[in-house]
Amino acid sequence: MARSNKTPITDGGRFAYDGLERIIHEKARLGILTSLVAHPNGLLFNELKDLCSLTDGNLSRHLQVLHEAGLVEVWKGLHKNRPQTLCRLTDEGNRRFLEYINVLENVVADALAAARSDKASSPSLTDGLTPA
Amino acid sequence: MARSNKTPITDGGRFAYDGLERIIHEKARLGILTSLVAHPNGLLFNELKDLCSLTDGNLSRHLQVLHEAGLVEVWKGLHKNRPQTLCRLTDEGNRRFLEYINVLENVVADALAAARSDKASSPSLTDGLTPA
DNA sequence: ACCAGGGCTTTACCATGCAAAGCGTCCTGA
DNA sequence: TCAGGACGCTTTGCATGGTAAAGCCCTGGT
Repeated sequence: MARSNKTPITDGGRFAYDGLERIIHEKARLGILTSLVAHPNGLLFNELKDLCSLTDGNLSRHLQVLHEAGLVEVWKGLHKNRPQTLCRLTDEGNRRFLEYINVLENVVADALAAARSDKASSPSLTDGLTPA
Repeated sequence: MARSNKTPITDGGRFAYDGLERIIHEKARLGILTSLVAHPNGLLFNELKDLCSLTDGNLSRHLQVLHEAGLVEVWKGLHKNRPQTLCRLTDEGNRRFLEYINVLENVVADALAAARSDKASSPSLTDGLTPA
C-alpha cells in the first residue's frame, strides 16, 4: 500500500501501536499480567482477584483467555477438598509481556514526539466546510 | 439479586492502568489520535485513512466514536462538489489524549518495576496441584 | 448515456468483556 | 444431622464494539 508522506517515526511507515498484542492490550489482562510478572512463583485466584479488583467471573474468563494464548499456566488443585487455583506466567508469557511493554514505550514516545512536532498541516483548510 | 458477599467492588485504583480511557485505549483510535495530535490543523479523511491503514468504513466509525466522545471535531464540506471531511483534535481531545499517554507511561513504569522486583519464592506453592 | 471510480456511510456479522446466576464443597449452629 | 450460608470458581446471557462488505451519491471521462 501507499506509504503516505508524514510522521513515520517507526520504520516502514507503520506505527508502534501496530505491534500491540490484542490479548495483552486489555485493561483487565494488563493488570493480571502486571501482577503476575511481579510474582514469578504465582498467585492464587483470590490474590489475583483482589489485586486486580476483578469479579470472579471476570477473572476466570480472562485467565482462560490468557491460558489459551499460552501466556499463563493455571494449576488447579484441591486444598482441603476445596478448589484452589494457582496462576503463573509462562516463560513465553513473560517474554511477550515485556515485549508488549516495550512496544508501549514506543507508543508513548511516538505520541509525545507527535505532540511536540506541532506540524503546520496540509493546505486549504476549512474552506467551505461546516462543522458536523 | 442482591447476592451479597461476592466481589468486593471496593478499593480499586491500585494500578496505573485503571486510569486508561476506554475510548482511547484501542489500537485504531490510538493511531488516529496520534496522527491528529501531530497535525493541529487537521487531516483530511483520506490522509488519515492512509496514515492509519484503515478501511473507509473503519475510519468512519471510529471518527464517529471519537466525535461523540468530544475528542475530535469533524468538518464536512464540499470540494468541487465532492464530499470532503476534515478532522481535528478538540482542545479537550488534546488534553485527554496527553493524559492518556501519561497514564501509559505509568503503566510502563509499573510493569518494569514489577518485572524487576522479582519477588523471591515462597516455596512449594504447587503442592497437590495439577496443571490445567 | 453510460460506466468507472472517488469519498464517505450504513449494514451485518462476529468477537469480546462483563455481571449475574450456577454449582459443588465446607463450616457453623440449632 | 441437617439447614443455611460462605467459599471458590465456572457458565450463561447480554450488550458493546470492531470490522469487512455493501451501499449511496457524486463527478469526470468516453
